[in-house]
Amino acid sequence: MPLSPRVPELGALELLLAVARLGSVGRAAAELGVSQPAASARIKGMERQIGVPLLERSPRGSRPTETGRVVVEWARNVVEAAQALDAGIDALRERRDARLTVVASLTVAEYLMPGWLLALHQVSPDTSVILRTANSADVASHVLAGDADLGFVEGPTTPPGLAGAVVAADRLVVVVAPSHPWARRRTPLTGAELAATPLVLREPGSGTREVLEQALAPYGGATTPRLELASSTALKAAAMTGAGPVCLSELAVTEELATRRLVAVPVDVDLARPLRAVWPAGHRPAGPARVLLGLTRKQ
Amino acid sequence: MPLSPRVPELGALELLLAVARLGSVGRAAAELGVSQPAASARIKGMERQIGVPLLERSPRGSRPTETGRVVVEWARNVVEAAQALDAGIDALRERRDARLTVVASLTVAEYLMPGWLLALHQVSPDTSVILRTANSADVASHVLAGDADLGFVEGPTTPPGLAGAVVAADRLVVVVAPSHPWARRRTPLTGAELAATPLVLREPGSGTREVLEQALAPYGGATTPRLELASSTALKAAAMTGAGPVCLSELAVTEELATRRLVAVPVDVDLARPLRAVWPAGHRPAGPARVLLGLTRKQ
DNA sequence: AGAGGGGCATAGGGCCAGGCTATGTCCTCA
DNA sequence: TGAGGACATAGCCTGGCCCTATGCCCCTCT
Repeated sequence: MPLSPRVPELGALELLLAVARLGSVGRAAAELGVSQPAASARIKGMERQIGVPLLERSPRGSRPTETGRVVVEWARNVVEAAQALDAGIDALRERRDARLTVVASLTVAEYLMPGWLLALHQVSPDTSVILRTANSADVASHVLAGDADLGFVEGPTTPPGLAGAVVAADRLVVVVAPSHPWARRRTPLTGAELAATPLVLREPGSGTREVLEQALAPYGGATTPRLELASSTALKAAAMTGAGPVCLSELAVTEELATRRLVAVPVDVDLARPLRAVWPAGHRPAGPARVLLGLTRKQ
Repeated sequence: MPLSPRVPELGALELLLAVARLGSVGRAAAELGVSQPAASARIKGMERQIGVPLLERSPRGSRPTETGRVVVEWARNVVEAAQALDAGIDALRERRDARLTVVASLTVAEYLMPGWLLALHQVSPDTSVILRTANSADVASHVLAGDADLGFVEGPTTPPGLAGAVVAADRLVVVVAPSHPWARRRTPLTGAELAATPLVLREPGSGTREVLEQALAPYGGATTPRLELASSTALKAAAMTGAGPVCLSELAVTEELATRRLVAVPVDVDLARPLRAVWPAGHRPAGPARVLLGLTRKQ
């Protein structure tokens, strides 16, 4: 589903937010470091693109119109996601002046790090972070070797030689399209039912696959999957097009569940997978690592 | 906090997602309707901007590198928010061939409509929607007059002459910065405590203000606010900079709560505010209105 | 009443990002 | 060894965006 050409660019959205916040095109222009005419033209271009006036101009400043306010809120979501991306990108760049090095498993890096990085930046703006990704075993060895100040791993145990704390819990969920009969199901699926159902899954060897096999072992293990796909995205797409029940990480589908593009089926089996922060045993995190750790702690 | 110039544009992010999905720069270029060299150059530019290789090129196609996969997930959030904006913009444009007209209160339009519109588009791509915003009273009159097929209002009752169903529940929350003492509070605030605390609030006359007054009436009503601000954004900013406890709509702060840039304080008072879909009594929604209604129903 | 200032719009000119076509290089497979 | 798929390079062009300068409007202060 390609984005229509009617969507303003990030710069324009950011400008719109600044105008809404500051109450004046000129001030917004100054804050973003462009000239007032440039900002004015850009807003006007955006209004032409959308086909709806967004600002009420007056000699005393500019305020969003009613529809403008709505667009501003929508734009805010885009810009906030872009800020998360920005924070992430910044952490991926290797920089000599960097102070805090973190190595995280893919799930943590993909779904949780951006928010944490943003929060950290707000608390201590001068801390720069280097983010590396690795599988759980490599995370452990990086932290042990002192390559990283803090690690994040998935799995039930803390690797030997490390101390750690659970910071969040991922959980596998079974999701279906809203049109699927299970979408209206109230009574939880039993382990036996789940084990007997051909599911759409990640390929063997993936972390999610392991958790599922372990959870269903008491019921004779899962039956042959209906389909095996290589990425969470492919799984989501399969679920939405009605390919049948899909089992994947909850973190990958929060958005789809919130908007009900996908529906979670209640399940009677524990599919939780704790996410841990780890550090060398005996070396309690200090400084920026400690701050970050505090931000990630489960509420 | 201006976005750094290192953030790729929406078009580039979309291209990256397409490459990751299709496994080839050329195919992604074709899907987005640009030439292969253009796509290639754009990806390369993005890698230069970020400072990290994103794709593993091979003579048989391109796959994201490890860090590429992480960036892809981050980019997906941005593009999905942009798609929600796109769907919203599309619904704001008046179009002659439009089939379904919806009028919603500001809260619903801002925070819930985009997801619903996306979901509707996926279920029935040919339905085009016109979205108008109004306060709850005007929503009722528009729906009664037949100007709109479906309305969404906030408030405890269904307006006279209309039938309706609760589709979601907004709720006021008290939020503080993570550094605030209340952030670690476990025992819920009592109504009396809340009534005695000077809060940061929206201006008088706002919907949230009404709900709060009503909920705190048994405790003698809320004390004089510490600060009155004109927008949810201003409230959030105030909360983050530690201006004290802020009371606002839960829907406005889901993101901040999830990433712990803000923390919700448990409260012992019911601050719920139901959101209803409404239609003319006796005229059960049919066609696209019925589909949309089904998508919005609370899980 | 007039001057000044804040705020937005218009005009004219310049720059560069990104697009296109054509072509090159590399690998794989028949 | 030749064909085909996939990405990179070269050269050129267009248009979007930005800047400075200026105009118009309204409010406020003197």
